[in-house]
Amino acid sequence: MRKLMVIDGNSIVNRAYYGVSQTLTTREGQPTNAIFGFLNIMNKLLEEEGPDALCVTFDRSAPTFRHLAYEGYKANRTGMPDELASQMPLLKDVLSAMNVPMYELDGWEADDLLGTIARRDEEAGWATVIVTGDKDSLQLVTEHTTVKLVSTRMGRTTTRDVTPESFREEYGFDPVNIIDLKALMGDSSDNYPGVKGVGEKTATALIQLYHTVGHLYDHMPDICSAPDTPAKPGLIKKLEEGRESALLSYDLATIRTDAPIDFDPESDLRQAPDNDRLYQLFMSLEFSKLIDRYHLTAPQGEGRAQTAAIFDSGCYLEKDVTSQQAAGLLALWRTKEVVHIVALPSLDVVCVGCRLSGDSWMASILMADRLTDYNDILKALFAPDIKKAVHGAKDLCRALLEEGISPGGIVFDTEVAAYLLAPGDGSYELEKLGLTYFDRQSPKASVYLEEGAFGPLSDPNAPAEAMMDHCLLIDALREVLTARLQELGMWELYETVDLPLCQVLAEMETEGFLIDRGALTAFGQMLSQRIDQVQKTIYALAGEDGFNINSTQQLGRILFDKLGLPPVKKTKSGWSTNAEVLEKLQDQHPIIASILEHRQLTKLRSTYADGLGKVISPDGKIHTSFQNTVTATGRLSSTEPNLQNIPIRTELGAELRKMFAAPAGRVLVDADYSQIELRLLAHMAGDQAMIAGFQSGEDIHTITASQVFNVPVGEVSPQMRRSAKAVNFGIVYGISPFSLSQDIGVSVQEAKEYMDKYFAHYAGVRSYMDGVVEQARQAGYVSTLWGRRRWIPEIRSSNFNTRSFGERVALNAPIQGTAADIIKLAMIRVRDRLKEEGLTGKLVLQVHDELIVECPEEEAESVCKLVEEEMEGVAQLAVPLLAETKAGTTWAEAH
DNA sequence: TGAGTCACG
DNA sequence: ACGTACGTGACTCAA
Repeated sequence: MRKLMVIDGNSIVNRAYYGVSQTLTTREGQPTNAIFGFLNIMNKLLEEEGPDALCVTFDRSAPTFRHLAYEGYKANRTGMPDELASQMPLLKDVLSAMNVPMYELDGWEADDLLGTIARRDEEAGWATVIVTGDKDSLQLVTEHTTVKLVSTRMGRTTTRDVTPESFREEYGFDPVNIIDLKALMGDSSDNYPGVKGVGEKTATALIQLYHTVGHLYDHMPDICSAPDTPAKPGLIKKLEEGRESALLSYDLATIRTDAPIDFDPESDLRQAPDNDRLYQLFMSLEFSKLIDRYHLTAPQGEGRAQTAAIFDSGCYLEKDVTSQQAAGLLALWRTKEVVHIVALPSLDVVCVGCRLSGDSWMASILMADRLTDYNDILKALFAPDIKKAVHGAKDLCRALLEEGISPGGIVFDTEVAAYLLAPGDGSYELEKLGLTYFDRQSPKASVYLEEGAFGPLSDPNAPAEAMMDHCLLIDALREVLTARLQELGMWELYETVDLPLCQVLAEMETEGFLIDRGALTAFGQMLSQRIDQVQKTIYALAGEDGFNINSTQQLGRILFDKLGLPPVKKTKSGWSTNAEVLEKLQDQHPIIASILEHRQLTKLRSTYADGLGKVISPDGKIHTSFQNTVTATGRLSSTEPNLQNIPIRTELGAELRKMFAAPAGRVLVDADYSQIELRLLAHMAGDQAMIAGFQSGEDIHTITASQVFNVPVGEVSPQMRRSAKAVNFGIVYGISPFSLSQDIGVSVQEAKEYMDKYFAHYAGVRSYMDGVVEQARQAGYVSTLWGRRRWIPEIRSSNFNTRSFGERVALNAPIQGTAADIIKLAMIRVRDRLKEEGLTGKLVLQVHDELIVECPEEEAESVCKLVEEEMEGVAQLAVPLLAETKAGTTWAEAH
């Protein structure tokens, strides 16, 4: 039997809209989450069901016959939020480009169209699968019509197939009698009344007994005498009084199957999408992932002609440069404003592209195994006198440094530029930038990056041409990215901060941080022993062994089911067992303390003892990777391993910092900014009281406490200071009284009072906060003191939570981002000063507000002074910018 | 792959 | 009435 899938468009797009909680918008701010979610649901179900035909129904906004029959009908239904409404026409465009037939009809609801289609389908001898989130449609279920009920619980979409059998099992009556059920119980969302005083329970019981409303009313007198009757006193009266309302509700609940539509399943057989239209739509919706998934290709039309000209015109590719030619090429490149570099990570193959004149190009492929003096050629190529544009300067610099070549003259990085324009986008692959900025499908980097791409068994033409293409792409991007950075006032930030930082980071990564491997191993063994002991204790206290303490599911079963401890907080999939919850249960059972200890120990073992052990290089050092195009705020991050989250807050964890050491005869100089974010808040808000607080040199949390609690500075208790500190931090994050109360363990009321007092005292902070949120709402972004931007489409959301998130981001990003700007500048200056002064100290690590330099013992003093000067001298603020430095042989000692 | 947890600033 | 702090990355479990 052939099968048709018919999707209740309005219902599913609603589920998608509320289900895809992540904000998904185009760069221009057009929300796209509902379209994306709809397509995902549709694809998943198509794969599951493999129907022969497919169509979608939509509601029309015009009043339907139900409105005419009953004026209250669906009066309750809130109109679509603007953000969803704006996606509807786009979704219909997409479906149309996919050649999916759609049905909508003035005066008819999607339900009735579904019903009509299902019945006609049956008449034609087809099976039907109705996809909807609306239970009203269950009345349509028959032997040949099933309903796929889609529900979005906690962000995940799940589906449930309803057949006549499964329906009967669940409800105890036939699908068609759901109409009778609704006639009695009514429906508040569709706003029809049913019988007053009869709810779901009673109605279900009645329908199970009498099946239809008609039959029920025919047997009214027997209701009280029937066995198993649900009748309570007064029910008969209620039913009598509600008779008319029940009949009206019956009509309203009945899905009609006679809509005058032109439908024939044969005409809805599935078709391939219209490549060009769908491609263009997905481009404008910025669904590059879907372009891949549907195997769409760029249309060969006008849109491409413009950009094609840049890439296809007279390009000469020299695939096998000889040493003799290289000398001439180097001389040529020196005369160029800029050349473009694409290289393998190993540097075994480098492609250099440059413009000859007009539209004429040359790309040269340099290969290590063809040139005896290859390294000398690279050295010359990366000397400062040849200006180069690249994609991913940091990694290239690192590769060069590892070959002993000093990288110079890198004047443009398309990756970093694209990051500054859209931080938080996540990835900036060259091919993707080609799509974003030129609507152009570029060859994939994997063509030349793949193992053996230039090996003896492969044809070198394809990878060489792909590299050449990417050189030209870099050039084209350089032009538009430069213009855009200038337009947005970010060129200086780019040129003086993020771009030069690439080399500094590459040097730090290459230098690495020495770690005591022996001590780390011993630490791991000690942890293992203690874990074994604690594990035994836990199993004994639980009266059961063999369960996995690391599994939150299994642990929850032991704690909350077996031991009967009271669950405190829910997660998406069960009861939370996180440290905050466990601490609340501390007094109730001795097992809790052991579980907390087990957590701490296993965390230290897996992430740090074992984790770090795995990434120690042969030189005994750890070479982290700093990510400079990842965070939304402008901070760096550190991966493989993450050296920015080495423990410090607990004694046992802090042991690890003793293992990060300087080599013999050398020391570590550690410098960290004191309270940089709060100082920036004082400065940016121009709050006189807070500025005065910092100028006094007194501890800022103590000052805040004395002001919020109205006591002299000398009488501030540790508890008061802790609370004040929490408020200070909270303010920077865009706090709510609720969260503050959670954090410091007072009532919401009290927390609110603290905040009120805080704002009364720091009035400048409040007006600054109001201003920054307002500016974000109007402009769609916030900026740091150096002009770094973060786009915040969320702030215009009609969804309360999403919008609130946007507001908090607006409050935090300028502060966190400015701190990031400052330390990045400091890193560049520290690195340059060390070099200028002939010191051999090397930066090895940055942890957001902290820098670590490794240097010879005898340099320690001058390095401390230099680092402090450069860090403090980055900016002149209304408050002092303070850096504290210390030297020691280990990280623990220096901090 | 996503969720939960926890390490850091 | 809502649902509850900003920014990260790594590890483990379970589907």
